[in-house]
Amino acid sequence: MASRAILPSTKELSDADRQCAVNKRFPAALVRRLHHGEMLFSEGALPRYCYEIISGVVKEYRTLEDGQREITDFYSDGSFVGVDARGEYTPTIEAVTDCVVRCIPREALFRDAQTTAEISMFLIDLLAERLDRARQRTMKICRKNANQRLAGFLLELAKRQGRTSDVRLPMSRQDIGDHMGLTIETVCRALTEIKKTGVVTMPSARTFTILDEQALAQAAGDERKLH
Amino acid sequence: MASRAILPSTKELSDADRQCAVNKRFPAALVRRLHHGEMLFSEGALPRYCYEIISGVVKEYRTLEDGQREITDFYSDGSFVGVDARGEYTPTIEAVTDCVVRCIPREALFRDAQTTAEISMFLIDLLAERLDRARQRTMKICRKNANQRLAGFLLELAKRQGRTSDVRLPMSRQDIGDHMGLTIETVCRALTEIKKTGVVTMPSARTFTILDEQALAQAAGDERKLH
DNA sequence: CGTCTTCTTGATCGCATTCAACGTGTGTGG
DNA sequence: CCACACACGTTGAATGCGATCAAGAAGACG
Repeated sequence: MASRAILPSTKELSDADRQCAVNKRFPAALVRRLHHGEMLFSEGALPRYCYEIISGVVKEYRTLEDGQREITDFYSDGSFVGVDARGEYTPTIEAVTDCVVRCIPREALFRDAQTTAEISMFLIDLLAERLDRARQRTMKICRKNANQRLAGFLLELAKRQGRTSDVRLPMSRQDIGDHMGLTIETVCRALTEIKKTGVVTMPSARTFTILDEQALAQAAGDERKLH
Repeated sequence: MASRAILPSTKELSDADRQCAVNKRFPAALVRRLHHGEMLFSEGALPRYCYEIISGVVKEYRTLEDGQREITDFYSDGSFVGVDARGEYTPTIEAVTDCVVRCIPREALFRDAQTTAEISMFLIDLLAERLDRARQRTMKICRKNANQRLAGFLLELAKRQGRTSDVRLPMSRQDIGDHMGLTIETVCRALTEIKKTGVVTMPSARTFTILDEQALAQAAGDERKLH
C-alpha cells in the first residue's frame, strides 16, 4: 500500500503510534466517562481539552441558523477529537454511545508542539488526514446518489469495526442522514433498496451483515443505478 | 472580530504573516511562471515543491474514475498550495490564469518544521484553516440550493478581490460548477436568475458588479427561494 | 401494558440534471 | 481586415432523484 503520509520520509501514523507519541507527553491525563447524548464541548467556545476516545462512539457536528445539522464525522476508539477546534468555528462533540475518553489539556499540547517535533508532526499529520477525509466526503456527497452513499457508509463501518458480520450501527437514521446530506426518509429507503439486492441483511435496525462485500463495494462505486 | 486561531494565545496569521515566516526560511526560493492551463503538479505523485502564489489564480482539483472533477478550491496571491498534499491523495493544481509562483522545497520545509516552531505552527494553522473551509464548503453544498451557492460564490470573489465593481470571474462556468457541485447549465441559470433580481449586473460573462451587497448576502443565506 | 421514540413506507412535488439547440466571443490564418 | 472555426456561454423541454408531507409499524422503557 502506498504511503499516505504528508512526506515520503514520514511513515503513516497508525492510531497506536499517535497514542504513543501523545501518551509519552501526557501519561497521567484524566479519564472521563460519558453517557449517550452527553457533550464533550459545544460550538462557540474554544475547549480547554481535547480528547482521545478510549471506548464508544462520538459524533462531531455543527448547526446552521435554521437548526439543520451537519455531522462532519463519527469517531471511535483511538481517535482524537477537539484538536482541530478553532475559535468560533468549534464544532460540537456528542456521545453517540456511552464512552470513555482521555482528557488532554489543549494549551499544554500546543505548547509542547512548539518544542517537540514528535507532537507537532502528530498534529500536522492528523490535520492533513482530516482535511483529506473532509474533501473525500464532499466528493461523495456531491457525486454519488443516496444508495451509493449508504453502501459506502456501511462498508466503512464494517472496515472500522474489522468485521463483516453483526456490524453495529451505533447512530440513529437521523445521524446518518445528517452525515450523508440526506433526509431520514431517504436513508431508510436507500437501506431498504440495498437489502432488497441481497448483498446485506439487517437482523435489526442497528445491526447488519455483509453477504457480498464485492457487490456492496460495486454499489458504493461507479454504478449510477442499483437495481 | 473573534480570533479564529487554533489556540487563544495564537493570533490569527494573515497572509502577510505567513509569507514572512516562510520567507525568512526560504528567501531565495525559485520563482516560476505558468501559463493558463499549465499544471504545477498532478494527482498521484507527491510533489517535490509546494508553492506560494505571487500573482494569478490556480485551481485545486481531484478527478473521479468516471472523469468527474471536484475543484476543492481556487487560490490567488498570498496563498500556499501543495502543502497539504499526501501521497496518493495529492490533488492537481492547474493555472486558471497566467501565474507567477514561488517554489518552496517540500522536504526542506517539513524538515525545518521539526526544528522551528514558527514553521510547524504555520503548517498547523494553515491545515486547520483549510479543514475548516473544506467543512464549511460541504455544508453549503449540502444545504443550499443553486442560487444560494452562486450568490455566496460571487460574494466571496468580491471579498477576495476587495471590491464590488468590475469583479473578475477568472474561471469558466464549468470550473464554477465543479467547485459548487452543479452542472454548467445550472450555474448559468442561477447566474441569470441573480441578474434578474437586479442585485448584480454582468457587463461580460467574466465580470460582474454588485449593486446591492446586502440583498446578495440575503440571497446567499437562509432564503429558500430567490424570486 | 401503554407511551414515546425511532424506523419504515407511500404519494406528491420541486429542483437540478440531462439532452438538445442556439448565441457569443475569441483567436487564427488567409 | 475579414472569414471561419472552435471553445465557451445561454436557454428550453423533459426526466428523475431526493425532499416533503403524511401515516403507520416496530422497538425501547418505565
